[in-house]
Formats: sequence, C-alpha cells, structure tokens
Amino acid sequence: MPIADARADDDAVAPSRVTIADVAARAGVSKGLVSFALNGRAGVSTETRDRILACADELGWTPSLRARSLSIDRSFALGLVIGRSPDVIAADPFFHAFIAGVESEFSTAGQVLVLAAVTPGRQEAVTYRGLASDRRVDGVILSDLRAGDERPALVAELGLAAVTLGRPDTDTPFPAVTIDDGAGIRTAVEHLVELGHRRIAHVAGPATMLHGHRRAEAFRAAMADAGLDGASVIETDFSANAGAEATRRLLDVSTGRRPTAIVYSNDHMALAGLAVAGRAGIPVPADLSITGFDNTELAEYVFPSLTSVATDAAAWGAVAARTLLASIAGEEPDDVELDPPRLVVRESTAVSPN
Amino acid sequence: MPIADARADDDAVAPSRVTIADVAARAGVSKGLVSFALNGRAGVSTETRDRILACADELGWTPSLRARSLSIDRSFALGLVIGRSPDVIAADPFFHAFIAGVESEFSTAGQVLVLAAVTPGRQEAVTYRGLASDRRVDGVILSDLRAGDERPALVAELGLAAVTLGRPDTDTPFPAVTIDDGAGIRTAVEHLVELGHRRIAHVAGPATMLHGHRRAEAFRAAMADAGLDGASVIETDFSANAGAEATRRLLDVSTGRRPTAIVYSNDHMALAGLAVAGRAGIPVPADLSITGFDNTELAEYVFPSLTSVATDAAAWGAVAARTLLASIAGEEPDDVELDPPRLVVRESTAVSPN
DNA sequence: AAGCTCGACTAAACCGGTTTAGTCCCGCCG
DNA sequence: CGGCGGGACTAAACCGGTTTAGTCGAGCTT
Repeated sequence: MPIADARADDDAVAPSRVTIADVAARAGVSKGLVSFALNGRAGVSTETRDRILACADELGWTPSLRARSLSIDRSFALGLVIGRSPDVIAADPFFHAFIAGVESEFSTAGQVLVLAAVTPGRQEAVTYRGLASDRRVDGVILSDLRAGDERPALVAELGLAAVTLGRPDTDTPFPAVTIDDGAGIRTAVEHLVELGHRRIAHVAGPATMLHGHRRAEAFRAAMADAGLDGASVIETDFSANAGAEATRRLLDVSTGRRPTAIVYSNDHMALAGLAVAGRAGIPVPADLSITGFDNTELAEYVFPSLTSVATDAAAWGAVAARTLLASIAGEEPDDVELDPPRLVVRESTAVSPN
Repeated sequence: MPIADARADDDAVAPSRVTIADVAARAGVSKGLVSFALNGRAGVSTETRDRILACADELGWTPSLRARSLSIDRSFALGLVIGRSPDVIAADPFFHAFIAGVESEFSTAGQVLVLAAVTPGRQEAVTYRGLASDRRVDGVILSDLRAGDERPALVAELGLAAVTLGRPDTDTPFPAVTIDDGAGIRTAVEHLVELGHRRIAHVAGPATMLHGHRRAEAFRAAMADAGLDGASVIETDFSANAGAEATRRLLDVSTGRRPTAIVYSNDHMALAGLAVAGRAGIPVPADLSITGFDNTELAEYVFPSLTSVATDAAAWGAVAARTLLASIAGEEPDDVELDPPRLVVRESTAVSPN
C-alpha cells in the first residue's frame, strides 16, 4: 500500500496516479473489460461501457503511454532524421517551416516529433538503426534523398514506416510526397527568357542530392526548350559561401560572355550572389537578373528584393506528416503531389541589358 | 517456447527479440540477477557478472526501452518547446544551430530530442501538460523566456526537470544557462561610439521577451555611459518585416536628426534594415552604420557585409543539453555562464559622417 | 555449538496497459 | 429437454524490464 503517506490532501496531486485498475474497481468490473470499453471493442454492453467511460472520466484517468507502448509495441513518436551537417541545417530556413508543418499535424494526432540530426555517412545508418532497434519511433520522414540512396531499403529492413520527400531513384516501398521543383526552375527560366535573357547560368545544389540534380536537369531542359544551348551550371553544396564563390566564377569573364541572369537553387546562395554582384559593381537587375528558390522571408526584404520560386514548406511538412500517420494507421497511402511551386517576381529580375 | 518458427536461419533476423530472460536462461541464472549484473549493482560475484555480460553479448541483447521505461518511469527523451509562432521560428537561424548543438549531446547520451512547436498563449500550458502528464519527456529546455514567465513554475509543478536559457525574472528551481548578450550590445555601441557616432538607435525585440528587454536595457545603459542621451529604441517582434518598418521610421526624418548608426537585436532585422537604407539611397556604411546580432551565416555574405554580435548558438545548445542531462542524473548543476559574445566587425560599420 | 551477519542468488511481485482463454448465463433450435 | 451458439464478463497471462522479499550456505563471533 504505497499510497499512504504524510501529505493527506495535497493540492499538487501526483499526476497520472489513477490506473486502469482504479477505473475497473470503481465501475465494478475487471481491468480487461475497461480496456475493451476504452478501445471501443465489441463485447461490452452499451450500458456497462457508458458506466466505465463515466468512471474513467470522473477519476480523470489518462492512459499510461509507457504501459501502452510496452504492450502494443508502439512508441507514438515519429522521427525526422536530418541528413545534413549541422551548419547547413542551421543555414537553411526551409527546415524550420517544414518542421513547423510536421509538428502541427503530429501534435493533434498525439504523436511526438523526434528530431535527429546527423552528418551523412557511416553515422547515418547507425542513427537509423538506433532509432529503430530501440523502437524510439514508429516511422520516419526521409528527407534530402541522394542518388542511389540506401536509406529507404535500410528503413524498410528495420521494419519502420516511412515517407520520402520526393521520389527516390531506388526501389521504395514507401509513399512519396513530391513537389515538382523542376517546374519551379522551368518557370524561372521562362520568366527570364521572356525578359530577353539568353545567357542564363544556374548555380545548382550538389548533384548527389536528388533535388539538386533534378533542378539542374530541369534547368538544362528549359534552356534547351528555349533554344539556348551551352547552359552553364555550377555545382555547389547549397551554402552561401559556395553560392558566392560560384557567382564570382560566373561574373569573372569579359562582359560580352558574362551571363545576364543567374538562376540559383536556393535563396541563400542567391542572396550571397546578389552581394557578389553588388561588390563587383554589377547592378542588379539592370545588368544581371537573379532568381532564388524557397522564397525565404528575407527574399522580400532585401534590396533589390529577390525574385524567388516559392514552395510551401509548411504545407509540405503537414502533408508528409499526414501521409506518415496514415501509413502507420495501416492504410496504404498513395503518393502525393503537392501544388507546383510558383514564381514570385520581385525586383531582382528585369529585361536583359542586351 | 515462442522462438521455434519456420524461418530457421533468416539473415533478416527479427530485431530485438532476445530478452533478458533469454540471457538469464543461457547464463543459468535468474532474470533478476541479469538485471543486477547489467546495471552494475552489488550482489553479483564478478565471475557470474562476467558470464552474464558475455552471454548478453553473444546473444546480441539490447534492452527494451519500452519495458525499461515502464518499470523505472523514465522516457529517455528530452523536450524543446519552442514558444514562438511557426513563422518566426522558420525565420530564425539561431534555432537551427541551437538544435544541432542540443542534438549532438543528447544522441551520445542515448536520449532523444522531442521537438514541440507551439504558439505562445493558452495552448502553451496545454502542450507542457501534455508532454508531462504522458511523461513523454523527462525534462525540457525552456527558451524564449518572457517577463513574469509562468513556465518555470508550471514545469516544476509538473515534476519535470528543466534548464532555462537565460535567468528568469521569476523564482526558479532550475539551473540557467546564460550568455551576457547585454555585453554584446554594449560592445556594439562602444564600437560605434569609437567611430564617432552620437545618434545611435536601437531596433529591439519585444520587451515582453527577456532577452529582447535585456538587450534594450543594455543599449540604454551603454548610451548613457557614453554620455549620449535620448537613445531612441523601437520595439519590434524580431521579424524582418518589423525590422524594415522600424528602420523606415528611424530614417524618415530630416537628415540632421537621423541616426547615423542603428543597432539591431538580430541579423534578420539588420539585413532588412540594410535593404531599407539602400532603397532610400542612404549609403551604408558611409551615411549609416548598422550592426546585427547572432552572426548568421548570411551576415558574412551580404554587401556590405554585416558587423554582428556573434553568439555561439551551437555551443549554447550543447551546454544546455549537458546541464539538463546532469539534472536528470540527479546532480544539481550550477548555472552556467557562457563566454561573452564577441563583435565581428565587417563592412557595415564605419566612421560617422558627422 | 548456537546465533549472526553477509554475500550470492532465486522467486515472485510490479509497472499499467492489452489480449487470450475461459466461465456463466441466456435464448433458441430440434 | 438437451444441446448449441453467442454475448457479457472475468481471471490470468503477457509485454520486458526492475525491485523486493526471502532462501541458502559460508564464515565469524562468543
């Protein structure tokens, strides 16, 4: 009888002391029946069910996640493993919005978001194995897919549920939530072409990352469709530093051969590029047009403000979360294609100087 | 004997099937003794202990977190509740770096980071109660303290461990991890004063947020110490939009009364301010000096590059994580004061035009 | 030699749910 | 009237650890 104790009527009631057995006692039934009633299973008369629910209510009973977890072998937690080095995460505003979207869905579903950040490489598999072998999470969101990514297979082998952000180029048993970012790049290119630009360059993300690659391919295709060849593409690691460096290389040629427009694969690099141009005395947009990707908050507030491809990261997160929840609930959700990104035209793009 | 099954030698072994009972059987001892041995408790002969450990090893046993959780009443998860609206989180690069720092500590401690994002207000208490009543987490990191913040008391009442980021102005039983951001602001002001500035304004965070308030106070004090009075301070919500708006108000006065320098409470607002100045044709730093706070990646890559107060968010996260882990381990860690922030001088500050 | 303490170890309870195997009783059918 | 089916409900096992109460025997004391 461990309850007997000094404090008789403390107002700071020890939380969650009431168990299913207390409810059973009060309702005058067995533990098992209470469990049935609470889970809405057959075999309980409506009358009894109501009484049990009432008792649970009166006692303020809430189920113990721990116990539930142990018996039904679920953790009620979902994971997001961010496969980038901390610095890059730190820099990328996309993730914040994305996470906010995920969180909003999970919290209403009584699930919790477990965040694991890990540098890609050997460590990564270890992290997944850790999450899975301890069953810390019931499922994961796979982001930043790479070429030949082995993670879908790994996660499947570990028996976790998952959703991928974008369609992997490997076999996958998981639903994908995709957005046609290629279309976003194409829109940007078309916008520039309409403005009369012909020498358009692309500062791309790493080709090893699927979306980096996809955007670069979309860029090449859009250029070809516009009848422009020799599209110059510089590959980077998505960092502002790399964006600045790439821009310097692009601009450091004779004026006649210099691109009149640059399409960046994210806003951070575009902003860095804007600065490089400014420093080199090349006016934007008069002599150089620039487009970004992600439509970061800052894009609107810099000078000149940045034309950017807007993806709705929060919505993406929410949809991914819902899809994962559905998977875990045993449904087999289809792939979801999000609304295509749209180009937000601002001051950094104008008619070509030529 | 539930082990007997069709698949004799499958290489995809069902994970974590081996339980403590299996280990006990193999070592020829009781479950309880195995538990003692594994937890390094007294009452086991060294000989037996070694044998048990060897058996556990051979069987590849890993403890079930679920079961462990249930019996010792811990969740092995720590929470970070972000009390800002999603948009603001999304915009603030500080959090990414901070989270990365936290994560790195937790993961090596076998703890997991649970992220809860919630808009301040009524909801917030509910979120904390939810996390606590289900005991989803063993402790939390309290960030973004507000004036008269009721969260330390709430969290204490709920029986969670916690660490606060900064020292609350209310009574708290929890250790605080602090950084003297006031000193950062002071350094910025002193730097500007040395450059001959006398009309210096401050674009502050919300006074309801402790660090916003503290920075504003530090600004006023530093101005007073420099013999400058009538320090103008504009309060904002930390967003780029508000930063731009505040800057417009500051600059929209006759040239003779316009500030020659503006100290911003974060980089985002400073960047937006930079753009407003540029748009208004006020050259930075020739006619206007600008300083930021946080030393975001972008600060280095804009033009002119931004003088900013650098706090090491990742280190902050790591220290907060370690302190929380110590609390949970039963130690009573002291408050930790981080290295004071340092001013990174770049191009956006120069001698006063006067 | 009886009485004690102490270390090593076992059996069983326990955490708080879920789930299975029964029990009991009632009504229906042949 | 006996047998059967099935709904309502109970008792107990179970998930996989931790922890308590207790057993047993060796060694020490007086």
